[in-house]
Amino acid sequence: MDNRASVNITLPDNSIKTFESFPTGVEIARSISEGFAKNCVAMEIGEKLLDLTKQIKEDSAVKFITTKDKEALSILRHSAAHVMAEAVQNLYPDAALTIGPVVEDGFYYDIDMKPISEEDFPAIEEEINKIIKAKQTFERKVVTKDEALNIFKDNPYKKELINELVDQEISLYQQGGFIDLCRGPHIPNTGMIKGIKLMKTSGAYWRADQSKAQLQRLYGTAFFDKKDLSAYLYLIEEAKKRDHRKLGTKLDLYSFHQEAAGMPFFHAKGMQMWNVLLEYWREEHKKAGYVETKTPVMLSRHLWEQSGHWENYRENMYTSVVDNEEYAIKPMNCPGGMLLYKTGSYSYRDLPLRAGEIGLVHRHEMSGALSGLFRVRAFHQDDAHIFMTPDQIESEILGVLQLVNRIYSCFGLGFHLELSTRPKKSIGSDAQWEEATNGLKNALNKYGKDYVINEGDGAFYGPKIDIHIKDALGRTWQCGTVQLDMALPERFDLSYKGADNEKHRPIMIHRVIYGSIERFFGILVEHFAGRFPLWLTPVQAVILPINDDLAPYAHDVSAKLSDYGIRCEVDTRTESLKKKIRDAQVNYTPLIITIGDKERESATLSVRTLDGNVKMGLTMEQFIDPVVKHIKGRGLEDIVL
RNA sequence: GCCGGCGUAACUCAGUUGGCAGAGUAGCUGAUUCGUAAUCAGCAAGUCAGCAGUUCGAUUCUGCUCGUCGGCUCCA
Repeated sequence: MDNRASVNITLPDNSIKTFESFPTGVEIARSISEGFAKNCVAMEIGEKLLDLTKQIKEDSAVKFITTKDKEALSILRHSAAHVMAEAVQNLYPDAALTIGPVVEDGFYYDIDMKPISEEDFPAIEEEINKIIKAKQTFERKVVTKDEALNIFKDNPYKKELINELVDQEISLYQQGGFIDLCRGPHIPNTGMIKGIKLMKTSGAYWRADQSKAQLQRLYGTAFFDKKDLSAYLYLIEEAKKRDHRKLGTKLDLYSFHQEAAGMPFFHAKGMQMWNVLLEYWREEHKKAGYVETKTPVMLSRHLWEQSGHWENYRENMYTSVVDNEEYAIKPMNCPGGMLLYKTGSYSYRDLPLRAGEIGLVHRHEMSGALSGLFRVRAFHQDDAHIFMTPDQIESEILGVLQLVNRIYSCFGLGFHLELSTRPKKSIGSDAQWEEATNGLKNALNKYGKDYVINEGDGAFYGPKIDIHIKDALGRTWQCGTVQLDMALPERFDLSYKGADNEKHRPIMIHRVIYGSIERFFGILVEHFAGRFPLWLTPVQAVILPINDDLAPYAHDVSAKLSDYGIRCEVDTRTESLKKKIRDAQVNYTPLIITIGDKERESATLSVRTLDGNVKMGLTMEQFIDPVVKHIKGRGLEDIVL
């Protein structure tokens, strides 16, 4: 091969560099500057990510991926997974590697080896650091299938993977004495990994199949900068402090008991917040033209057979026998909603019909899946079923999206939208799917917010829009969902009379906004870290008489404030004022009112807010007016008096 | 359900290499009646998750069960 042929490299700024021999990515980067080259991780040529060590043999447009680019972190972490695998292999020579992908917050590697625990981490991390210090280079090698199979002859998992590769190059990466099957690309050398940490272990099955071998999954994360790792660990610490399971106990909101695993108990204060959440929900839904309905918790097996749940959702359903008839406790509200619809007869003029239901559902989740309020076996959905004509799809979906926006904004939660389209296994005709999916798309476009498309991720009965909220720590949670259902109206033979005096099949939407109220509650606890906005917090004001003689007057004040809808408590414990203030403060009571003789004589209040500021001599009006206004406006900011 | 960790007072946690179980907070009693982030003293509180086994003796070791945590998995 002629090695002296010149190559023209076009850079993103359209400048062209000519090389007299085939340059590697590193060489091109160095020709720009040494400093730049140091920050380069990989390069992109025609949408393909390549190693910097790759030699370029024809004229190309090259874009360098530097440590600042989004893709860079994935490449680094993928390389970090190899380093971790090398370390494990060094310490446990019998370990058989399987796969090691990058995930959202880091990477993992599934390894067939003896169970290990976090106690083994320090040794592995030490080994990892040795490898990083050695600045081992990643070398790519292309091999034939036979060569690959021979290299991994002792590893059945890798052999399985290799045998699945058809019509594609089989590449291996070697760093130090360690070789792994890998598509690449990788960072130039292990020294680029500046912050790496093993996070946790767990069991995982080969190919996520319970009947296959149980592997050890080792999770880790890695960054280009030690500071980024510290920031990440700090975030995890913050999240731990906000853990709604701990805060729920501390703030006396809810608890969990062995006697009903996965079914939360709400305390008086938790229930107070719950009611405020629903009050707000009802207000918004009434404005949006919804009616509220309620269906039973337990319904006959026949209904579930008709709806298809008996066939498809049976293992998650609680059942019971009553008078020799089998019943199921509802895991979803829709079949009951179907019966409600069928009690009436509808004309096209009655549609859309928007029927909300705060429905208590039970689902038998696997014991290992339970987690605080986030994953429970009994929960309430803020469900609604909208029945409509096909040409109302767009406007109804748009209406739901606008409602979603209003409600989430009220909590200061951002969100993004994802559209899921027809899956392989589905019911309904092509025309129906097209009409439904276009309806969702048009509504999304009208709504005007960017959205992600998940091809083939829809339910088998219709396309859907999932709404993912983003909390104060930047974590995302799927809460709301809007699903079109083309199956249930069919199964229940729903109809309405059209303008043509013919029977037509209505289209149906299932939608939730809070999703699971329990889960949303937990998310709010973590989002606000227990320090709720005034309108939401269970106890808005605590009144502290400075001595026992003032207790009756404190109760008078409390009664007066309660008349204005301000939720108060009087703290008459025989504790020092300082102590009472401290307790109110650590429980994030937004308004701390002290009552002394001065206040009684002048009929004023002195109010301490959570920022530690104290406003003295406020008349009742000067206090009540802004507080009531703040509550009514559902303000998110701390109140300033 | 599976893999691994954990389960000690209402809460947060210490402890026992197998020999009568410990602290702080909360609670109760008494004193203190206090002006903006913890007044003092005393008391009470636990079959050490449950059941079985090993042992002279088990909260400690073993097995099973339940709960819980991190994952896996599932999410019509």
